[in-house]
Amino acid sequence: MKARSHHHEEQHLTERLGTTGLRLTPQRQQVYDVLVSKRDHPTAEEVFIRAKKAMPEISHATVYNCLDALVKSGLARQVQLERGATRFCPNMHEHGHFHCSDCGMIYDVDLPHELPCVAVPRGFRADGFDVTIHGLCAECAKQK
Amino acid sequence: MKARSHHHEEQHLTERLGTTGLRLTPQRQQVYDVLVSKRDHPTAEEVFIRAKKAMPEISHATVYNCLDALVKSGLARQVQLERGATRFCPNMHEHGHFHCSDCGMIYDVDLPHELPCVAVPRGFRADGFDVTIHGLCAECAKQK
DNA sequence: TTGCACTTTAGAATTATTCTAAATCTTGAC
DNA sequence: GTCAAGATTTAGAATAATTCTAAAGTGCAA
Repeated sequence: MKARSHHHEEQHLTERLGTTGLRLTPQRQQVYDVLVSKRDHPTAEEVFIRAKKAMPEISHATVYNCLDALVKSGLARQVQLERGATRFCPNMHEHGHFHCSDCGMIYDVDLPHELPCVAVPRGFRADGFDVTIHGLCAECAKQK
Repeated sequence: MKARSHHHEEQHLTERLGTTGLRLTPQRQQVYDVLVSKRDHPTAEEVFIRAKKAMPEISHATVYNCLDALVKSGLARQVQLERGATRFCPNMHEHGHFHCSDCGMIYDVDLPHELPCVAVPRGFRADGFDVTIHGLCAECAKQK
């Protein structure tokens, strides 16, 4: 069962990376595994630290390369929330992010199924969007 | 007329800054003027360069301080779009940002008046949101 | 008019990201 | 199979973005 789902994942990665002319490498697999196994929107640096545990020779630049590869082929999203490091998210379903301005934690939130159409200027071509909500998470809201 | 609106602006800045216990200083005024006079969502570095023209002794750290002060008191918004420098926007009306993934230009876009309610987890307190649309601007779309 | 809190300044320090050049791996043509 | 071409990884240097620090300046209130 485990092996089977693992095989499926591998196939999925190979397929998606293929659409951008990229290969599935052990490093890309590893970086993807890091993202999937703890969905706390880690920074590249955090991904590096976690990936290093399983693959001690992996380098900094490779982690950035891998993250870029995953983003380019639609396997992960970059999440830009505040000044400082960019974060990454392997959840490719349509969703928004809630950012607690106190503790900094990030939560995925569902977006309404029917989203209103945003009018973009004539000639512009939109192909995606990000929604971020700012506020306090339950923990931090309680403490105020 | 010019003087009058200038006076109004000053009053407005003093007032808004006051709500956060901050003062209106020549530097903060200058940084705000930079944001307002060319609404191209400049980075802190760009603000620094522009502010320096009118106020050659202004320092890097001060620009960051001033931008933070403006953001804290609701006179400007930080816009986080991609890896790299944070950008700033003095348009405090409800709006979204269109980011051209080709030329990198950023445009303000109107959001529909009636926005759907996003369900946040129990106990969470939301107090703002950002919407960013990715795609190609008219110029770049034409070239493809 | 003195003191205190707030600000600014220059420059150092830190953090985040990208670049570089050499080594390694993969793949397809032969 | 073997080799060249291209893709990928690596360590570490370089660059970019941001924050910190300590000293000096400013202005208001007692």
